[in-house]
Amino acid sequence: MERVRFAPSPTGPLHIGGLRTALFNYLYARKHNGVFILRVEDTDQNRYVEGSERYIQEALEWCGMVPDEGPYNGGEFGPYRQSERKSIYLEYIRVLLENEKAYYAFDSTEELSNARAWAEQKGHAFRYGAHNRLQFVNSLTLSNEEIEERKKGDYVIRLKVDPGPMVSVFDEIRGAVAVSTEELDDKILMKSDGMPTYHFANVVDDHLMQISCVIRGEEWLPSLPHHQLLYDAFQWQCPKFMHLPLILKPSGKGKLSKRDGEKEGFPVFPLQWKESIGYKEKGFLPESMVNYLALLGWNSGTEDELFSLAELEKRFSVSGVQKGGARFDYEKARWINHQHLQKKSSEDLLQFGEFQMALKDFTSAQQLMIVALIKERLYTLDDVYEEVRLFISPYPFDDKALEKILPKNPLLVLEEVQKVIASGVPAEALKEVLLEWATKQSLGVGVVMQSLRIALVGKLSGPDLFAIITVLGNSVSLRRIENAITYINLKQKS
RNA sequence: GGCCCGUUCGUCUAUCGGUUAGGACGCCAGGUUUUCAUCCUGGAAAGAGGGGUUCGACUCCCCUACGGGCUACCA
Repeated sequence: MERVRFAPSPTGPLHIGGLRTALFNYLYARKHNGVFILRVEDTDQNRYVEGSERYIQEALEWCGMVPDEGPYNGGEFGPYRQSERKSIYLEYIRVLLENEKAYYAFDSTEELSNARAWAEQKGHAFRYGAHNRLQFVNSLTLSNEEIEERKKGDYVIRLKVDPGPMVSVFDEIRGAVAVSTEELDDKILMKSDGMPTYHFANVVDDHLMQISCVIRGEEWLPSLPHHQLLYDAFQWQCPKFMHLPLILKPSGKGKLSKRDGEKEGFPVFPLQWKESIGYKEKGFLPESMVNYLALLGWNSGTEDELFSLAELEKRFSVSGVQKGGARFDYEKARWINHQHLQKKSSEDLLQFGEFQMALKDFTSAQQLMIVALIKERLYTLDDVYEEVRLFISPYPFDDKALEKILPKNPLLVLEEVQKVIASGVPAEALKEVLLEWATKQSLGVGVVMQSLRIALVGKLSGPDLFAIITVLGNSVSLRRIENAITYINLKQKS
């Protein structure tokens, strides 16, 4: 049974990078009929942000990735918050201490930062490890009495990395990676506040929760050797590891950050967080979000690109995961959303809040017609407001366009349309009647249509004109034409 | 600086030693349309550089360059 986990820290809203990590975990689980677990890594009390844990759960739910086990769903391997597992870590750190795989360290923050500064001055990086650990204040250099005395104050517990051969680890995407133990420092396992660090809690929990494959961001690859050493120290079997390539900024350097969204004008969060609107509020479908994120760093092996979550579950495979980082492309995300929007029926679209809001003053017959008319123009759900505007009231007359057709006597056209509509010609037949008339008058189709469009809409763009008249109805259409005639008359006088 | 990972059109990617290097977004042109958008057709656009290995390298190896990550009592 495959068991995977998504393990975010509740330090703020989940951003799309984190969401993609969750997605790949979820897909891996579903593909293998496994279990998808949410584990909250809240071991840093300083960075804890109220509400972010709930946000993470809701973002996952919005995307359709409901955890099988987690703080909100329960499960046999809980608790699923690391802050609630302190006694477990204590129990396991004792094992390491007893086996001399870990030791107490009493160095103060100041002493360490001094040592760090000194090393930097000499041009190399500071590392607390086998080569210098005997120069520090720790349980390897102190007498038993001194240790007991010091333990009444602040202390941390460090991993004792023994000098030895290379540590070789295996990443499912990249293959074997080997690192010299000399490069590895004695990582802190337990902090002075009694909380475990990521490295320790992660390994203990993954083992206890019987995680079979660890899928996480590439930023964790450098610490994989430490994790391997921890598994070895416990004599536990390692899970598989898969490190996902990072999502990069659309332009410029570095990985995608929360600030890029504001700068480039696209959301970086799935759901709204304070003033920052999310993809949901921007009018993205969850299936689009998931579809685009899957394409960033993965491909199906076919030329298909449009997938529902269910299709992704079937198609996902580790061999399709990319090695290099992927630049985020908002335009493509929009296009994907446009495609998914087209798959929705008019009835489905009308269920969305954006449509309900934008169309609240129309009859349901009108609503249906309008949706059918504007659907193919939508890239995000909130485009509906702009597309519906012309049905509510005309745009201010486009004077530039009007001036062009003025010499061709648009009034003649408009007066004819008035007559035809008043004579009771149904909207469906209007086009035919009007064009027939235009031919007799030897008027170009362009003049007729443009005159009418300006009169009804105010500007020269929008959906089919006669469909617009059908939706508006005769009386509204006539009133708009009347207004236009008045406007043109005024304009010609001046 | 040290260590690790990576590098195919502007972007996301296919290719797993022999291809006219394929697709998608975007861009450009043409068509459909009364217009804009949609849609359809076409086009421009790529193997970072240098060495090897091989009959033959985008593909395997090495070096360089570039990009990314890590180097915290943060995850």
